[in-house]
Amino acid sequence: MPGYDKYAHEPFAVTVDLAVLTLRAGGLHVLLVERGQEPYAGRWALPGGFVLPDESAETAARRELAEETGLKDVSGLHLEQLRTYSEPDRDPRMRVVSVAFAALLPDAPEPTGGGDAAQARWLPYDDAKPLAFDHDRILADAHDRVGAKLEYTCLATAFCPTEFTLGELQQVYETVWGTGLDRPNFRRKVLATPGFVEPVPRGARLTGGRGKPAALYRAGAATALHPPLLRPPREGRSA
Amino acid sequence: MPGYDKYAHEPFAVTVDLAVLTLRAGGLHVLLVERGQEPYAGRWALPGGFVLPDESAETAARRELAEETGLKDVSGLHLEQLRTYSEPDRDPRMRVVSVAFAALLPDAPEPTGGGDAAQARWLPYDDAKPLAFDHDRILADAHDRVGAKLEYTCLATAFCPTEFTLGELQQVYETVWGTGLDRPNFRRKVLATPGFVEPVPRGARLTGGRGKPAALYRAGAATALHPPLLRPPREGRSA
DNA sequence: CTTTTTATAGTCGTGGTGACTATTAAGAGG
DNA sequence: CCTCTTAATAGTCACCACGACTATAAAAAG
Repeated sequence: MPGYDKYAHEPFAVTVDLAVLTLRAGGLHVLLVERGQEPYAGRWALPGGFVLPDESAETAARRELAEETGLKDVSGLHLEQLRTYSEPDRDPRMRVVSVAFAALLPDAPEPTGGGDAAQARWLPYDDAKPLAFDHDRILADAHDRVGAKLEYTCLATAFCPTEFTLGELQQVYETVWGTGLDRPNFRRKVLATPGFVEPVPRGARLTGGRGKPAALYRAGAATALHPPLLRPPREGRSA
Repeated sequence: MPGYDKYAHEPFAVTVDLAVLTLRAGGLHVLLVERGQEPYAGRWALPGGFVLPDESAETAARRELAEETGLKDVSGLHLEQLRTYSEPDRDPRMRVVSVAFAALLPDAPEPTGGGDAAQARWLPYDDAKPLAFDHDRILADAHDRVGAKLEYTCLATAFCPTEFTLGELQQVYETVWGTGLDRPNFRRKVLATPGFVEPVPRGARLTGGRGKPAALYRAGAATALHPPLLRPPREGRSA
C-alpha cells in the first residue's frame, strides 16, 4: 500500500465494546446497559463508546470501564483485547468498526451509572442473551477466551480480591468452565506452580464461615502456567 | 453509549496489516514490501491496505493477501486476526487504526507483485527488522501467537502442503519455536492425537531424498490438541 | 557391499495428575 | 459440653503422558 495520497476511503467510526465479567454469588455476571433508542431499543448491550481522536483503543476501553462501573481506580484491573468486529452491516446506521475487550473484576459493586450510561446492571451470564448488535458473539468470544486463558495463565486471580482463599480461586475455575474440580488436586496443582499464589505472611485465615478456616493467599508474580491447568475433557468424545 | 446522534468523532482510516509467514529452506520467512515514499521510505513494511467501505477486515485481509502474493486461490489459507493497533501516533500522517492478521502459507512462490505493491519479497524472519511504523511489534506478535497456537492447536499443518511427511511437520515446530525436538517422541505424540494427521490411503511415500522414504500424511479433521504439545521449557528457569 | 542417512519401532523411568481416604478445625444444635 | 456438620488440609496410590534413549529398516552414496 504505497500511497496514502491517492486513496479514497470512507470515514469509519471506531468504537470499543467491553465484556466486563465478574463473579457474583458463585455465578458469572456481565455488565450490561439498556439501550434507549433504536435500533435494539430496550435490549441489553455491552457497554462501549467511541474512541476519541487522541486515544488508543486500550485507553478508550479503560476510560469506558471507569465510566460504566463508577469505580475510582480501574488501573489495576485486567483488560484484554479480544478482537475487532468489522462486518459492514453490524450497525444498521453507519459503518462502525469495534475493538472488543474483556475486563475482569474481583468484586461486583452495583454500577453507579456515572457516565453516559442510561442504565447499567450486572446480569447473570446465562440470562444475557439476546443482546443488541453482534454483542452475543462478542460476549461468547470473551467467555471462550477467558476460559482458555485460565488453562495456561494465572488470569484467575484477576477475578479475586487482593487476598483470597484457594476455595475462592477454585470457584473461579469452576464457574467459568462450568465444571467441578477435585479440591485436593486443585490445591496441589496451584501450590506446586511457583509464583501463582503466595501465602499471606501472617497466618491470616478467613473466618466467619462454617468449617475450618482457610488460609489466605495473594496473587504471585508469575503470569504463565507451566505446565498448564487443563480443564477436564468433555465427556462423549470419540477416542 | 446511548446516542450515536450526538457524537462528534473524527474520521478514522481503517487498514489491515498482514504478517504472511512461510517456511523456506528450513527457515521462517516473511512477506514484505519496500516503501517508496516517506515516511519510512526505503524501509520494509508488512503488506496491507485500506478496508473498503463494503468489506470486513477479514475480507480486506484476504483480498490483500491475494494481491500481494499473486496466488490464484487464497481461500484455503489460514488467516488469523491478531489484534488491532490503534496508538494515535502510529502513523505520522493521519489517524490510522490497523487490524493485524497472520497468514500461514505452505510453499513460498516468489510474489508476482500483482497488486499495488511496489516491490514484494520474502525475507528471513530474523533479517526483517527494523520495519516501518510499528510493524516490528506486529510481526513479533504474529510470531508469538503462531508459536503459542502450535502448542494447543493443529495449526502446524497450515505451513505444510496437502501431503507431507512427519519430518516436515516436525520442522514446522522446530523452526517456529527455534528448538530441536526428539523425532520418535514427536512422531508418537502426533500419531496418538486423533484427527491431527491421517495417513495417505495408498502407501505413498516420499522418495528422492536420502535415507528411508517417509510416509505421507494429510491434515486431519481435528482443530484442537488435547492434551497440548508443549514446547520444551527454556533453560535457566528458577524452580 | 559397506557406509551414511533418515524413518520407524520399541523400552524404561519419572513426574504430573485423577481418584480417593484421612485428618483437622471451625460453627450449629441439642 | 458433646456431637453433627461443614469445609480445609494432608496424604496415598495407580496410571499415563512424556523425555531420554536404543534398535531396526530402507533408501541413496561411495
